[in-house]
Amino acid sequence: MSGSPSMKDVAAHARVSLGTVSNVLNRPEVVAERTRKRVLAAIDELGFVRNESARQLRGGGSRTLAYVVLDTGNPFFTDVAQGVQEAADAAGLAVFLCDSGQDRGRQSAYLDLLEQQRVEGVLITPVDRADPRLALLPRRGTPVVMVDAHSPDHCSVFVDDVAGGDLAATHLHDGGHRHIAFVGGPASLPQVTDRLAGVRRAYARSGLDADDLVVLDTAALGIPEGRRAGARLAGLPASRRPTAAFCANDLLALGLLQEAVRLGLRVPEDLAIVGYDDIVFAEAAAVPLTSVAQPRQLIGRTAAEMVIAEARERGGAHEHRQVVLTPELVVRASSRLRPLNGVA
Amino acid sequence: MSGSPSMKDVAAHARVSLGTVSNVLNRPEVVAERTRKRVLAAIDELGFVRNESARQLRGGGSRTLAYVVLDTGNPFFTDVAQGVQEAADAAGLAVFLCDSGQDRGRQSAYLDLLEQQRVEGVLITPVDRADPRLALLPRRGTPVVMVDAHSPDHCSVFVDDVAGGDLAATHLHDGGHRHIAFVGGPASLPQVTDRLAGVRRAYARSGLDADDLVVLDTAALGIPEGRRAGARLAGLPASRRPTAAFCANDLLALGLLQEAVRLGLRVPEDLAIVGYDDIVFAEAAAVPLTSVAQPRQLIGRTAAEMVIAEARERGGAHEHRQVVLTPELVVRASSRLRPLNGVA
DNA sequence: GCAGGGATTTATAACGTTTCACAAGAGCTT
DNA sequence: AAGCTCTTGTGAAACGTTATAAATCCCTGC
Repeated sequence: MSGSPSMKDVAAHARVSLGTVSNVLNRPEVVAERTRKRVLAAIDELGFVRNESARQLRGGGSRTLAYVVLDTGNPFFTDVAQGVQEAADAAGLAVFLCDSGQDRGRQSAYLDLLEQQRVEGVLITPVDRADPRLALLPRRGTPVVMVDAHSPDHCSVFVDDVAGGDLAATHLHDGGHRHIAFVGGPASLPQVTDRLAGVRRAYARSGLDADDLVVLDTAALGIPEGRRAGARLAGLPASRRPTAAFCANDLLALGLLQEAVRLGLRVPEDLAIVGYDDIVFAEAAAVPLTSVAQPRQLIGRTAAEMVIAEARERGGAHEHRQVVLTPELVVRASSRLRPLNGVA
Repeated sequence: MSGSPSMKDVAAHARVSLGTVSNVLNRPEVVAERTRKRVLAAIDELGFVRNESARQLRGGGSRTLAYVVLDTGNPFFTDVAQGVQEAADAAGLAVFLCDSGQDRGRQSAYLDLLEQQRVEGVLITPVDRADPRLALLPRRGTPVVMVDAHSPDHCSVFVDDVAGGDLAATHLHDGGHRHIAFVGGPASLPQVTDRLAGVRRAYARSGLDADDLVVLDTAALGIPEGRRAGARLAGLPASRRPTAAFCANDLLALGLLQEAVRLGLRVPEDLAIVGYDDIVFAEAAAVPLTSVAQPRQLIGRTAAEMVIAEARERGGAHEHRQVVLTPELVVRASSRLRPLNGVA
């Protein structure tokens, strides 16, 4: 009586055996109408709620997926998460959204917790790809799929970031820009280094001098870091200032844009800006932001479908799949060439 | 051998009894150094991972909180969620973030699921305050705290939305605006109706004619709905068009701003705009957005502390507390009076 | 009236922990 | 050498489900 009522209490109250209550819950068709009603009434009356732990202990899976995300403050990830939800919903699974907040310790803690909870599968955009847990979990039976990251030892869904970086740089080159700043960091994130690699590739292909590329390392990928980078750029004398900045994500770009404008630079005339991710807010920015778009929901949906498949496949040897999606450039005012006109 | 190894396997492997393994895990000080090492080695060797379901079944709580949020796509909520995380972390609890996506069905489904999981407490910004589960859960032992919403039957943390609406309207009145549009919906959300009530209160207090208030109902609180509202306003002849729009949140305001500008209105000259929440992106908007700020992280932290307290208090009769926080107006360009100058 | 047989219901054994009362030894004190 | 206390380790009983095999009931047909 102290805790919540159990099936045993329900059984007693309905003057039925425990097994019958279980049957009412799990295979109602097998129990007679009369008794079923009686049991349901008892359940209602006592306010019985199934204990998921016991159910799971007995054998059912957890019917739960988890998505460990780099930063819930970045709308990019919440959009991906929505795709995950969608696919999980369709499979009758719930999603545990975990925010590592770009903190390695939190990532480890969550992975431990999730393994203990015996979630059916883990989706993760890792802060720390070297965490041994990432290799351990699948070996012990919890499938792990990399989202927006790749690894030879896991299934993964990601967008070709090198191509994305190339796209952005090529666009800027086409607009006549040679002296470009790449803004992003930390370098431990492959998203950052790949996008930068794409820029380098574009320089190489066009036979341009890579010395014209300035790399501004940032401590994280948020708006504040973008502002700081903007201040640095605005502080340079015009002659030595890059004419364009390509940011590793839109948050950086928005911060940079904001600070650059505040400090008197005209965008795109004095400084063209290109972001990455094409979050909803890119379009609503002070100067609508050119950005490299990724199929966010698709990433999430695909990844979720992949863990689910891997979880079901359990037993048969699993072959890891890498799904590479293609980024797309969305050109807006922040990098658009304008016909000359007098109005500032 | 088929599933993951259990404590029994560890015990056998270390030639120790089951109880000893448990002791190593839960009260290491009580077992001799030698044996402890042997057991730890066995754990390592077998790759043993505690089964949280069993642990929980036996008696430990779930050490888990859940926050059911209205819309993860709205940065306001992810900021609140960060406050929740912070407080939960401090108490050694993990947070399950659930997105109802403004869908009543999803809200119910999550509440059921969470109760079955026996989470220690639920924080919720409800879509549907009438859902019977909201009353049922606490009665059955799962504390529920309302976040950014109030209810006499629960603890709650919210910001005085009437005051916020008043603040916004008063600011616009001070700027000379009489003909104002309130943009928001659905009316089932108290956030929306309270903010509108605040506007009405300001009209009444100033002795202004409330007929000058136009209410534009929206189906939801997102950017697309804001765009639609913007198009409607822009479509009106200047003579009948409100000179200012107060939006129930920043997403609406951003959408409205974007569309209004696109259709040729000047902000704030032709249309002043005030938003609500002061999300990070408000400041980075095309025209930096005036907004009513709420102490987001504080809301989350306070709410989490309250559920945790209520969960611990279990047994002693609980007295519900309502924590009301105060909103603050942040004035930016979108509603600022400008000295006349010729440049558009 | 009774064997055969479907339809219902029941009893019981897991699942993997934690806890708690107790047993086994070791080292003291008298 | 008997009696103590400590320190370690053990065994068994829960916790609330689900699955399975066995039991019971009520018919039907002969």
